[in-house]
Amino acid sequence: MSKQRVKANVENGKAHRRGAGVGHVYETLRNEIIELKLAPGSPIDEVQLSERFSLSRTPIREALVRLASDGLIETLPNRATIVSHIDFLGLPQFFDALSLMYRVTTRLAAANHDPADLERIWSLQKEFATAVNARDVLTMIAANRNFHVEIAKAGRNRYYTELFTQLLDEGRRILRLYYSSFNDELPVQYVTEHEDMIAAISDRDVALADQLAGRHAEQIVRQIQAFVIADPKTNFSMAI
Amino acid sequence: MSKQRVKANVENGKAHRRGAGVGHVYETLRNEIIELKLAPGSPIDEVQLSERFSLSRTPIREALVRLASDGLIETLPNRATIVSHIDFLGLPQFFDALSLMYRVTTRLAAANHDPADLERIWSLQKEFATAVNARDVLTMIAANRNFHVEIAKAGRNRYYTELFTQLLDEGRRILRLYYSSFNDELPVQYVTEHEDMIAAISDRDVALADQLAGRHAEQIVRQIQAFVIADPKTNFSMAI
DNA sequence: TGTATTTTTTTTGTCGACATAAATTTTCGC
DNA sequence: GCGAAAATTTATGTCGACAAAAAAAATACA
Repeated sequence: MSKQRVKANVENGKAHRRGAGVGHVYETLRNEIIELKLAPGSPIDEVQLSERFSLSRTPIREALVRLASDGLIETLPNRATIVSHIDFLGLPQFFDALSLMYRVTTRLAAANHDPADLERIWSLQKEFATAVNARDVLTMIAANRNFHVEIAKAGRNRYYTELFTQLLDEGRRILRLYYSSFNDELPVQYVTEHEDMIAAISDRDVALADQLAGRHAEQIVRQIQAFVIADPKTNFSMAI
Repeated sequence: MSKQRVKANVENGKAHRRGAGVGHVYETLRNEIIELKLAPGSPIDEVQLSERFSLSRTPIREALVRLASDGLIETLPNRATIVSHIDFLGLPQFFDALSLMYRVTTRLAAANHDPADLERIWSLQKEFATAVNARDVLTMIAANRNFHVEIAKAGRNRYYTELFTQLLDEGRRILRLYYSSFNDELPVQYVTEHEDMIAAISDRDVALADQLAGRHAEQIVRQIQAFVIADPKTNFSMAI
């Protein structure tokens, strides 16, 4: 009897093309980590994932290596791999870098954008406003991230865009914690702040764009800092 | 007859521990790419590498995925993987980000360093000066990179340190091109500029550190730009 | 009963093999 | 002889299995 080969490679009955599985696993896990569906510190089991995605361990491992490169998971040699902890001790550094990137990217967007950029930015701003009105926290956070990434892209500097994206994604985990305790009132003032920033970009007013972005960053940082200080329980439960 | 297993896992007759091979392959290839021993655009053959390092393709692939995450290689789906091209078109953006990181990290070092940091920085500065005197280009470039990374570490902000390290490593390929045409006279003025920067850091003079780092960056950028413009042949041969 | 040592279990790291996609060569029709 | 289709080659993507390392469980001994 000749050997036969059963080609599985499916999830939810949907067949994948060769090579597409890795990216899918990567994106899926990435989202689940960023949206805190996978808690920081929780273990990641390769066999379990390979069953879930109907793939062998090899492509799963490739996705995990990528996530580790992004700093989203930590690999303890020969033993467990876990979802990265949120680094509360490094929060001041994080805020410093985040603020600088807010300013630099918005500044560059004012200098380098074109009309098509503005359209995309407006579109994402509308998504953001809608989510705020609908009190939909997860969508709001994701839209906020996409809004600022789009501004960064309009600035046309891939180095800043990459660092900023990474910071915003790390920040989504923190924002998720923050807003989960304030589920009812979402930050309506951010909507108008965003609109002021768009206006400054559109006017190519570099100095104003810089200033507004700086204030916007300060605002966010201050709110999160107040939250972390006011709720040491969170600090205790999330950091090892 | 029972199956027997021959444990190879060696390179240059030196046995590796389980799990150590991947890191070794990663570091080795990383260095060869950064020092231009592997030319931009040159193909990377998994089978060839697995023979060279006496490993199977699986750990080789893991190292390649990491290099791809760093942007040092590009993976064309289902076909070749090649050493990343140097992005000459993106050089202005690169210089902008590099300059900002020079300033921010040196500034933070002036604010946050401790005596042990200064010792390490001085030690690397001495290595740099020695290499300049010895007209040893590769060592000079590597020491310069380590010098600035150490300053960044003294600044105590891992986000800046990571981006800066990445930029400096990308920059090593460009510097390598630049100095290979000026093999005889190495930049002695950088030695004194470095020493001025150390003095400003040591004095905790944040404003001066920022200023000196900015000028240092301008100096480097101006020299490389002049080189790229003056030698379009390089431009042609390296960019796709 | 408590502790040290051995055994078992679990999970990761690595391997060799096969399947598949793209490039290359060969064959075929005109 | 020339272009298109078919066959071959080459290198990648994926798989199932084995081996080693660490943790957990079981046993031995006081």
